[in-house]
Amino acid sequence: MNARKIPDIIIGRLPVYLRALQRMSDLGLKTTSSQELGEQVGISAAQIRKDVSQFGEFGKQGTGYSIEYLIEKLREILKVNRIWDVVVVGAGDMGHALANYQAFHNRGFRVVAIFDNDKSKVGAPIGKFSVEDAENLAERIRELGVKIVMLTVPASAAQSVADLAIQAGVKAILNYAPVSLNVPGNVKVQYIDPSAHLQRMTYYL
Amino acid sequence: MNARKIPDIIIGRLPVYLRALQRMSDLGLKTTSSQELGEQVGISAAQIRKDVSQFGEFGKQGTGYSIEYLIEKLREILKVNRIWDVVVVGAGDMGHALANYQAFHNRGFRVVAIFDNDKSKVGAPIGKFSVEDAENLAERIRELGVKIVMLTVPASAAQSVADLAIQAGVKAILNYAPVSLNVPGNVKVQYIDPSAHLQRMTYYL
DNA sequence: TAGATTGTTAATCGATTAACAATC
DNA sequence: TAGATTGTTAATCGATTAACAATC
Repeated sequence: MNARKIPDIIIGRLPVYLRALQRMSDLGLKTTSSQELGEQVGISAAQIRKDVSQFGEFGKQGTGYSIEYLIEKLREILKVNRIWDVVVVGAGDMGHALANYQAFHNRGFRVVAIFDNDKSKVGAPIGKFSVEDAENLAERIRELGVKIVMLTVPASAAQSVADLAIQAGVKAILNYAPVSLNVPGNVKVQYIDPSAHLQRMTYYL
Repeated sequence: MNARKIPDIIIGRLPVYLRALQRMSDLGLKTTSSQELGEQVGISAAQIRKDVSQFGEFGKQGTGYSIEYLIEKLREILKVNRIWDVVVVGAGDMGHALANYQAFHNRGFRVVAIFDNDKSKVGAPIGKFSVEDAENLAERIRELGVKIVMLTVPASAAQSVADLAIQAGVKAILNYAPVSLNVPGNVKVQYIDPSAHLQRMTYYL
């Protein structure tokens, strides 16, 4: 691997490559080419070669990439060759869905707790979890050593919950609340706002 | 509005601006500046001015932008100054959450039906809906004139459901299945893959 | 008027693509 | 060997930023 600063836009494509490679692996394939992978994910072969070559020489001229090996390398690069504990804040329908989400398995994540500030929800079972009191969020984040939270609270609460979580040591937030968050430079945020995603497509309709 | 081809990356920022403006409006604010809006959403003032000026002259020197007016214009541009009917395919936890999702209201969307191919789920109530048989998906899409679907089916089923929906006239897909879709050039896809979003952040941890 | 802020131009910066030597 | 495909360079293309005249 290489210590040069890698553009974030490249980092953003790696999970897409990884997802496609894991799919190929599930289908029993052993090798692929930048051409083939590019067709799968809708990205040019040149770009795929350029992207992965930022981190090393993982392919072989003439034959392409070993799927198994490239998966291993991408998992190392993305640091998902381990399991990250994640907490969910907000026990509404979306929090519920995330707490039970099966597709985190094998992709590097595990939900370990779900919180809500509604006392009437605290203690309620959600899948294998019991909803915890959001009052204890910071304490529990520290206790569990969690670095990643998923926010499914109302927009009005998102910033204050984010502040609290960051204070407790969180470094990455997957924000489902439809609001932009202000966070320190060393904290990452990704946004999932279904309405915004849809609005990005209606322009073309 | 202007007929020049607008880069997709600009289109992608407009929903973010709109979301922030609607928030300001809810707070009772009347005007804002590119500077202020930029701080809200974490984008430079110059870029915001450049982006919105692609579509017209919506601001006033010295005073900035009328929040109300800019909201109206952005809604026109994004074509969300109307309500789009949307169907959900896949009645698992995620489909359930989307069918009940309150935040579509006032942002241009309305869920009108939810489908599953599991006969044991067909007819089950989900919020105000009753799960419909995925066998009738194409027919119902045509009947309802739906142009947008949200896919929450397993990765293995996503491509074939997408093909079917496109065949029935769908032009935009919000894909929650963790797989890249191959679609014709006139069909838009947006991806929501929580694991991929998280993997994009673990790189930095 | 003085101060503020837009819309736009030109300059800079960064990302993508095309091409090809190297080599499996 | 001949064919295929990588990794990388240089060229192209596109996006962002800085600066400022226009003007509210």
